[in-house]
Amino acid sequence: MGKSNRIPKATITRLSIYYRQLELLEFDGYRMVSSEKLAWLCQVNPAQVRKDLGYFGEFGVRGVGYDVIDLQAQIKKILAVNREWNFAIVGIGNLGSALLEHQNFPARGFNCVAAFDNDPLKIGKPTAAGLSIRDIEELEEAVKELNIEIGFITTPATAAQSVADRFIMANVNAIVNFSPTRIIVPDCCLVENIDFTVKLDTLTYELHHELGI
Amino acid sequence: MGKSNRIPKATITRLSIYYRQLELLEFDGYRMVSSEKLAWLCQVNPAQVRKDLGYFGEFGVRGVGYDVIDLQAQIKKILAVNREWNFAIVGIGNLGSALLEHQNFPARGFNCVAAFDNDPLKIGKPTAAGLSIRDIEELEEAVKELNIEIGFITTPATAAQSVADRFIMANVNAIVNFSPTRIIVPDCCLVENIDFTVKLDTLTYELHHELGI
DNA sequence: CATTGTGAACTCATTCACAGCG
DNA sequence: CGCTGTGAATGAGTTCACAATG
Repeated sequence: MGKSNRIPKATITRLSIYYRQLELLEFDGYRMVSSEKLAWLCQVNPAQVRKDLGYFGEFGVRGVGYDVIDLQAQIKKILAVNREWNFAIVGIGNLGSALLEHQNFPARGFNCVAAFDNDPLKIGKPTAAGLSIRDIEELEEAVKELNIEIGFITTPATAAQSVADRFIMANVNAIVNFSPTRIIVPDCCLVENIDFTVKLDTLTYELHHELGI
Repeated sequence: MGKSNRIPKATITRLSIYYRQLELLEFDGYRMVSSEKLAWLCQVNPAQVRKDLGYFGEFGVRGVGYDVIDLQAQIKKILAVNREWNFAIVGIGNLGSALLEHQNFPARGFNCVAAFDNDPLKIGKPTAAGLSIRDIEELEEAVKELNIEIGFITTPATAAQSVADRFIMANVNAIVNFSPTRIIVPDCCLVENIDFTVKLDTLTYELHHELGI
């Protein structure tokens, strides 16, 4: 049974990746999959797949492999994505607007229920998804009213910390930070950073140092 | 002097983060910074900062700290962002369009020089940034013509692998993959994945298992 | 004398190798 | 017999602790 040892964060990330590949396998008509095949699709070691799953239970059949549909259900439960989640976006520029309309979110049970900005020219404007852009000052009340559980920050770097502070004040303790800076939050708050330029920098480092470009 | 031991990938990521904070420190008028202060701003251990920098040289002054301006220049050189880079985007949906207009890229020397799609309704349309959307069939010739060094994939998951294959065929061996799937590439090709839904999944996992939501 | 630079200790993650089992 | 599940071995990355030094 699921041992509650300390589980590596990388394991959680991989579970999500396994899930994506299981969806594709199901679509392609597979009913069972071995750790070897799943590992290859995700570009990891087969033992890694088995160990990752082993943290949470025994989901396979020895000599056969894993049931493609059942394993999806198990991973959804582990990741707590067997339910819907409400999020809000603060900073409705190019990126914020794109995320508002991003189809992958609702498809996976993540619903954007509010959009905020501090620009008077934007406040009140309708979004393509049918929301109206609200004043950031309304954040606290909207959180209660709409049950917002996750906050997206898509502002410039200079505004990110103050938006994070507002989210925390409003009792939103899970933040996805798309701004190119690090925000500082109390221990009770979870943050995932998605910083495009950091990813580009690592790519150029490798281009230069590994491929000699 | 810079030892060419194996350098952890996490070190490279952190160098990029240090650089962001150094920019802000310079803006705030700081001339010197200690590893302790920089570490706090980046939410890491001070010894980590010193060790990361130590892989590449001795940039500090004992008893004093690091020169804010000089250290930026050193990190830029290490990350190979002391020059400009050309990239192209394939898949001009919401996200692709937002990235086309994303101000952070040109501000850091990353220039989007071409946009591609396979949708006849989009091909030929002008983008806000002044480019015209091109047919994906033109990728190879555009790569030569425009010196495209990095490829962004912002297509749906189902198209990601075939776009990756095209990039590689066209000799673009650095890819930023924004699609919610893993692409498989030869060793000569570098890939950075930016998968929003994986980040959301890790957040919901932690919300559920650590905060009990 | 405050702070860097770094070998050594430690912690965490991955991979191996094989026992266990359908 | 083949593939999972897992303890043990290995490897990688982080933190400590202190000598070196401007």
